[in-house]
Amino acid sequence: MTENLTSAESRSADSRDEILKAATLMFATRGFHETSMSEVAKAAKVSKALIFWHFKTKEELFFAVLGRLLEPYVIDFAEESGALDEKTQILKLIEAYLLFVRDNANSIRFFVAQLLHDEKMSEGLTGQVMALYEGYRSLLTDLIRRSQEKGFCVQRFAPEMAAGFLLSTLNGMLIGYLFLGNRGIDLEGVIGMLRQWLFNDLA
Amino acid sequence: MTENLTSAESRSADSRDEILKAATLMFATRGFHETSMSEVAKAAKVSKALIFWHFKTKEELFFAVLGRLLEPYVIDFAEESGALDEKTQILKLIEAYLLFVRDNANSIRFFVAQLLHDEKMSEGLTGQVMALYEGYRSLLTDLIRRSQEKGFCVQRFAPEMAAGFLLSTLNGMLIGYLFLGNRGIDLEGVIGMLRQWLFNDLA
DNA sequence: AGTCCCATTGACCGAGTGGTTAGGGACACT
DNA sequence: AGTGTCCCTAACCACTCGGTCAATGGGACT
Repeated sequence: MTENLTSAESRSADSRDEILKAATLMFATRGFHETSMSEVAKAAKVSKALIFWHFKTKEELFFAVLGRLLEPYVIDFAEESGALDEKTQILKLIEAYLLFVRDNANSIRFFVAQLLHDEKMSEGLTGQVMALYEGYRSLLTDLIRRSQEKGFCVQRFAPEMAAGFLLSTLNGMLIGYLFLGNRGIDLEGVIGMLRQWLFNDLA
Repeated sequence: MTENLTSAESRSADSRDEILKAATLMFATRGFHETSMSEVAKAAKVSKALIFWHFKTKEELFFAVLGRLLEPYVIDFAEESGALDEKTQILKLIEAYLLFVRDNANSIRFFVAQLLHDEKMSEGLTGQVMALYEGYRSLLTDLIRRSQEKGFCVQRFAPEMAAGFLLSTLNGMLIGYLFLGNRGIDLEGVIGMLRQWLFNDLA
């Protein structure tokens, strides 16, 4: 048992990876129920039985795909605050959200679709997404509150409500990307409006 | 041929109706691909063959359901303007949108799900929804422009962009209803904020 | 009464589904 | 050489799917 896994392990891992890649693409473009294991097998240039050797059931494959897609989400914006002032942080947060949505429109579309009509399947997923969302929300609320205290920010409204409003607008942009290919909605324009709304700022 | 259709026609229409009702419910809760004709038949207490007598294919049934769901959408806000001033009209429009979303969350969820991952099937649908959406959008743009000219409305931004921004926020609320059951987002609060944003108005 | 047509059915079909199984190569260790 | 374990496949299974069809009940008209 000299742990010479290089060839053995890589062979297995390679095929597993190929399957995941193919499955991810197909699940994303056609959805869970409309994607058959045979199709995935063909796309991955692998026998159907091999898929069932790697993953016990279709659902297990699906969750593996899900986990993989979810990975890059979690790492993101939590730590990068540094020594910036609150106003800059808020704007960075907004920008990060919008850029993220723009660059990940496809996998977001995938999540939303699953979220929408596969309740049992999405319970675990919902939890993760919600945690992420609530993290973002509370971070935003906090920044707005501190920003108000320091006088950067127009004082008018409760931070929670402002954060909710802001998130609503951002989510609206998300819809724009998902459905309209962002026809008629101009990213920089919206950022500008939010900026003005929050800070009475016209840059 | 004295046109005594009452019994004949009603018998057919009744079963057709029953089928549509059952299909609507099932399509809405489980989606197109996850709903089988046998299940619809059972739910409608009718033989599967009868469904295929009324509707040539599963897709035809689906579109019939779709058309039915879409009916109430179109009638709505087009004509009710009357002699109200622009500001009131805008607020009414916003309210109508939000109330509509709140009351029709289920069928909207249904549309969105179909829209998301059934491209070929949703082309006709997309057209209808888009037309509706664009109608709303242009109505809003127009009202904002007139409102700005009359001085009701803060003058700062182009009406098209303001309408886009407003619609984004409203769509964000829609997401809130669809996914979060509107947790943490407070309808009246958002209306208040939009009101203030548009009219510098604190009622 | 017979005739006609609409509404309705159960039984059936081929295709495709998720999943299983028996077995075969390829490499490692003895 | 034999033995075992990992990777992989073709063929198969039971079952469900959308869709068809021949047959029938029953009200309306002659």
